[in-house]
Amino acid sequence: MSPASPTAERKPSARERLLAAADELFYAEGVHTVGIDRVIERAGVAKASLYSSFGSKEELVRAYLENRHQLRRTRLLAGLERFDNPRDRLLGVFEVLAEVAATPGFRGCAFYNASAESVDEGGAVEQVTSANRAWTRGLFTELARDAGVADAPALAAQLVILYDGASVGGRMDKQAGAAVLARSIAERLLDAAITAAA
Amino acid sequence: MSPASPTAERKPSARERLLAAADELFYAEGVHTVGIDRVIERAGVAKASLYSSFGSKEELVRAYLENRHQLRRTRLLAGLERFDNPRDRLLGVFEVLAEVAATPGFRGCAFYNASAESVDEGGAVEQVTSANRAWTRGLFTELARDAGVADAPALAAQLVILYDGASVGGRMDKQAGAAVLARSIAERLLDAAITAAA
DNA sequence: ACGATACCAGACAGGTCTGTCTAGTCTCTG
DNA sequence: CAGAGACTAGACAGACCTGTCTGGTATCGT
Repeated sequence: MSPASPTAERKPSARERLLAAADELFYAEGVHTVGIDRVIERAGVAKASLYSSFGSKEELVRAYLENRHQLRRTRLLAGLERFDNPRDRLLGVFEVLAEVAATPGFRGCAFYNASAESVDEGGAVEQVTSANRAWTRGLFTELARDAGVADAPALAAQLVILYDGASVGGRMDKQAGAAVLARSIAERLLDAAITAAA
Repeated sequence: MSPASPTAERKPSARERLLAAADELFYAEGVHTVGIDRVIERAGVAKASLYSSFGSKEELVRAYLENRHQLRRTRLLAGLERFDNPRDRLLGVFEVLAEVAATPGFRGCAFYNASAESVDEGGAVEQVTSANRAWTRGLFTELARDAGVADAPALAAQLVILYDGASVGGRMDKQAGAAVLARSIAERLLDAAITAAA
């Protein structure tokens, strides 16, 4: 119980609490709907601390999305480690999505949602969102290549459609079945892409 | 040139102009971002007229979405008439989507976008949105049945995923290629669904 | 002990939002 | 001509928004 222990639970910094509060509120209710006051109230933080940490609301939104992007990458890659062959790893992306979509608070893709509210082109939201999409596409391409697909980018483009569709379905139809269905379609496309090259 | 001709271009009513302005602004910039003042300014209409016609902003949003729903139905059904067999009609849904997604102002699904901004469950946005989704699913089911698919609802569920994914891709990646790709996947799924039953 | 740093509480300014209300104009109908 | 209905222009209230600023507190390292 040494309080100086590096792994002891210290009180998170104002910045960390702000980011956690922003994540919950922005994702659950939308970037535009949630005001600064709501965020600082939930974080238990003074308004001045927010503006000294982030500078503006837009930068807080960017940090929120970048944090989501980071979390998504680590969660996905960690979730894929349980599969021991390239084929299952590729399809595993849809299994991880199915798990996430079954989470109670699931509200679809945070980046798409933020983008739907965003006004200006080229702003913080669009930057992080396109980076996130590029990463997903790259992941699919890489996994497809590992699975022995000849035209990996072509299959990746198909898988992105399935992934987006499953994400939308999981949000709008309030059931994670879309991701499971998307997995089965992906399996078919993968098989076709492999046998076509043989 | 008789001004009393019933088909002469009369000045549209305040309600019609409001709906047209709301459609442009809400779709292009988001329901939440666009304020009442912007709508009435573009429509060239007094604020009192808006509130006597629609009662509240939420009802204006509902009317905007219902109008979109109606337009989408007629445009889709009209677009499908050019195909003379059930199979092409089913795949034609994706061709119509590709055409719409190639339109300059395309910003994805108006219903999903509005839903991403909406706060309350069970509100006007959610009602119209779920009606719209149900209609799409029903259309796919009907077309699949006409095309001789045994388990039409199962194929429809797959096609909805493709449709949503293509819509998202058309918006986020700024290219209509996703819809074309979705069409080719749909074709494969359709063939599989027919031969499986034979 | 002391200064720096991080932080909290809240007032405040300036703007925007929805929605209401007054007052006047135009147009059609009987 | 008279009156009803649809409409316009704009002030106004009350709430909420972002962002700034003041002043006070606690906890560090030195």
